[in-house]
Amino acid sequence: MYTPAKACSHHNHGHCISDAIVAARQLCDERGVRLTSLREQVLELVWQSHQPLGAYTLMDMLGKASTRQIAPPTVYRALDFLLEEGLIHRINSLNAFIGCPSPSQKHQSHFLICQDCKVAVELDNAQLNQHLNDVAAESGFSVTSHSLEISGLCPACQTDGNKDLL
Amino acid sequence: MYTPAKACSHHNHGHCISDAIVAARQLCDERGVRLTSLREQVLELVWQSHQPLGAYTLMDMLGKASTRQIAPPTVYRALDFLLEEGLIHRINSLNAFIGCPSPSQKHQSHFLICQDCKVAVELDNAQLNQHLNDVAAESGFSVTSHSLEISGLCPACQTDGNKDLL
DNA sequence: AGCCAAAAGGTTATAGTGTAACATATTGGT
DNA sequence: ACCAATATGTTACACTATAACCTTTTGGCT
Ligand SMILES: [Zn+2]
Ligand SMILES: [Zn+2]
Ligand SMILES: [Zn+2]
Ligand SMILES: [Zn+2]
Repeated sequence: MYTPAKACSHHNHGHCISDAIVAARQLCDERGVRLTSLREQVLELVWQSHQPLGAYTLMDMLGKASTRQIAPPTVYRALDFLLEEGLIHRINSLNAFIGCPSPSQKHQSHFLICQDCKVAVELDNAQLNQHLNDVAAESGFSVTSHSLEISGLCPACQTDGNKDLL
Repeated sequence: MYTPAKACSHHNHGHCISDAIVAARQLCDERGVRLTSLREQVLELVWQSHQPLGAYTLMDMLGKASTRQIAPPTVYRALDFLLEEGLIHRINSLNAFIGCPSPSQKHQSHFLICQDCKVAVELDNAQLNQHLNDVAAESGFSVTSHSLEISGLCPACQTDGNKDLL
């Protein structure tokens, strides 16, 4: 269903996963909300790669991991919780979900999405956020949230002659 | 299915519609592509308001206008054409479509979407576009397109005490 | 421990969005 | 008139998400 991305081969991704889980446990503890085993399992599956994954892909992964079949509401409820706590983000242009690398404070983030390797990188550029707010303010618009998703090619895939060999 | 937005009551919206149709005819003529009656009808329906409309809403509107029932591929193909020619845009966060007020050149645009009256206003701020490209370039990312959708309250709805009277 | 209310998860069915595949009709050039 | 290309009609289906209702688990209370 998904293939490990090139960008993931250049770092120890196990650290990404374990860091995310540790941070999530601490955050939920601090907030007095419950990171149940199902929710943690979904979070870990989301973090299996840096590629956004669809809810049904996650459902299949859950099913394979659990012998018993899982129905859509189960995974969507877990995703809703993780979204609510800022542990994951939703990529609107892909109908997919990705782990947040810095969930400790809720933030407005931006994504660079590679069309080749499918990896999505989260940015949180304060200057850019300010610029967005300024532009909205010029129109007298009060901002509650925004979604910025930039599609293109990551550095690795730009200079990659192997595209057609996959 | 949709209700006329407050923001639309302050201008002669007939001009918006006719301008869009005239511009579309001219553009398609120049480009040698065919603005068929179906495509023009869908464009006109999209322009019935400044609120983004879903494909199935448009399908129902087409059905009511045409006595005969319309199937999804019919409206999706028309929408695909209009998107391809830059005559409409898709709002990812709403799964909806809206007419482009300046289709003569293909552009990257931004949307201010009011959560109250549902009106979406298109901005095309060159400075902001530049800023986005710069931020991406800092990460060595080459941009092919982007989607920026800002949600909040438009000026009219911020100061509007009538919200609960609707 | 036993009880209870609240929260979480299971189950079934269905709503909403979008496309594949193939048949028919229309267009525009020869 | 003929033909190839484009556009539209039609059926069926895939993918994404939620409603409604029931059962289980959790954690505070007596
Ligand atoms: Zn990693
Ligand atoms: Zn984040
Ligand atoms: Zn108007
Ligand atoms: Zn536009």
